[in-house]
Amino acid sequence: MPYSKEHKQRVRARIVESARRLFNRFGFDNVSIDQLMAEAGLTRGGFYSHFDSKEAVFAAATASFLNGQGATWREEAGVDPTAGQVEMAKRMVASYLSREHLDQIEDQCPLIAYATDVARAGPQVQESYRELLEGMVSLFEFNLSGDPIERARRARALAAMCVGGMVIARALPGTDTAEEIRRSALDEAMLLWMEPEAKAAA
Amino acid sequence: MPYSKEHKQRVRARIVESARRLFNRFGFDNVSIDQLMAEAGLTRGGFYSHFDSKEAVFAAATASFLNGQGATWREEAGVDPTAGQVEMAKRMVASYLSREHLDQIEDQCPLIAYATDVARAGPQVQESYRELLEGMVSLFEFNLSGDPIERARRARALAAMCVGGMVIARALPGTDTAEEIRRSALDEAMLLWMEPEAKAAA
DNA sequence: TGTACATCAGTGAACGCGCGTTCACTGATGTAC
DNA sequence: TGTACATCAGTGAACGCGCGTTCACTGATGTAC
Repeated sequence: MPYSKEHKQRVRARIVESARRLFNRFGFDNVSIDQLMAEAGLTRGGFYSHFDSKEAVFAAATASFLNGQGATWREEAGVDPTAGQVEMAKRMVASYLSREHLDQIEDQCPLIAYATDVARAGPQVQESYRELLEGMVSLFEFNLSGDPIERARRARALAAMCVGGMVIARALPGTDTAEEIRRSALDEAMLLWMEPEAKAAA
Repeated sequence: MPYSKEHKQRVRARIVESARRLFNRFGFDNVSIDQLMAEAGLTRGGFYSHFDSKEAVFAAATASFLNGQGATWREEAGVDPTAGQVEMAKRMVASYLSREHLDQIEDQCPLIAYATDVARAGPQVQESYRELLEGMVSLFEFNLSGDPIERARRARALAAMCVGGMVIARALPGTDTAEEIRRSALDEAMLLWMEPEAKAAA
């Protein structure tokens, strides 16, 4: 039994990470298997001993975010005794719509850059995307106030605003328009948490 | 002078329309010049007497929506004496986030399906996308109530929610998740028009 | 401890294919007589 | 009114290229003795 049994898993994980970053920057069609294997320090031929097809690594790349950065987000959100729940949810949205997140092209949430490619991919990829999205919505929902139906509605609408604001801002890099959209989405999202009474008073 | 002087313009417009529809459905990279010329009833060779490159027709396709369906929207929104301004803006958002708009894959607003391709395209394409987006924001802004700064903020946030809701819904065709996101974005957008006082009372 | 070996992760040349773009041509058109 | 012609919109074969995928191989590895 040459090579340790975990060796292949580690190499596979490295390929998935390369793929996740490159797909985020250039899009599924504009990344070749040559490129993503080179980024992982390998040559093209070995790819097919890890994955059945290019689409398979796309599904894996989408899912990997949920267990990587996504897990960090869940931990941060789940148990912070110093902040109230609403405060926590606000922080998450603010972080998602932040300039920092926008500028981290390769490490951005795949919901942003993968969206159109996912629409044309197979069920495996769409399921990974769906799970990531549901994870985000659950995270918001868990930290929102109000009755269950209202919480669910707000959580989903916030997800739409977060993803939409970032998708548009990414499409117009370096423009005032991009910054205006991102900032307005952020500001309006922050206002969304205020109770109607407080808003009327203000 | 063979052929009427408008003949070439009409053929060009036909190519642009084919391109707009096909890019909307399949994405920029997944449409060949063969395909879009065939859709326009022509063969590939003629393409380069109308456009310098594939990217040039992409910019033209993005811009064409602004003068086609976009113009219809502007007319409808600009002068409807029966409806108040807020009512008009609500109608526009409801129409954007409607199931009908989602199902019209080829005739959808390009802000939805072009976004990721635009991010990787040249300045000509990005400028067309920016103008289309600014047109949408202006339309919302014009029909909103409140002071100018608040109107601008709300208009941009609404644009983010509209585009985001549709981008996500398109990524997960035929799923409950897609419908939930679209409906929640729609419902929350509708609530956004209510004055804080009315919301507090409800 | 040292060596021969079986395993299989990784290599890189090769495959068929479709792409964006070019170009010599052809044939439908409006004009001049 | 009818015909010869110049124009140029549109044709389709050809180009070089990079892609996803396959496959015969090679050489680094842990194991058995």
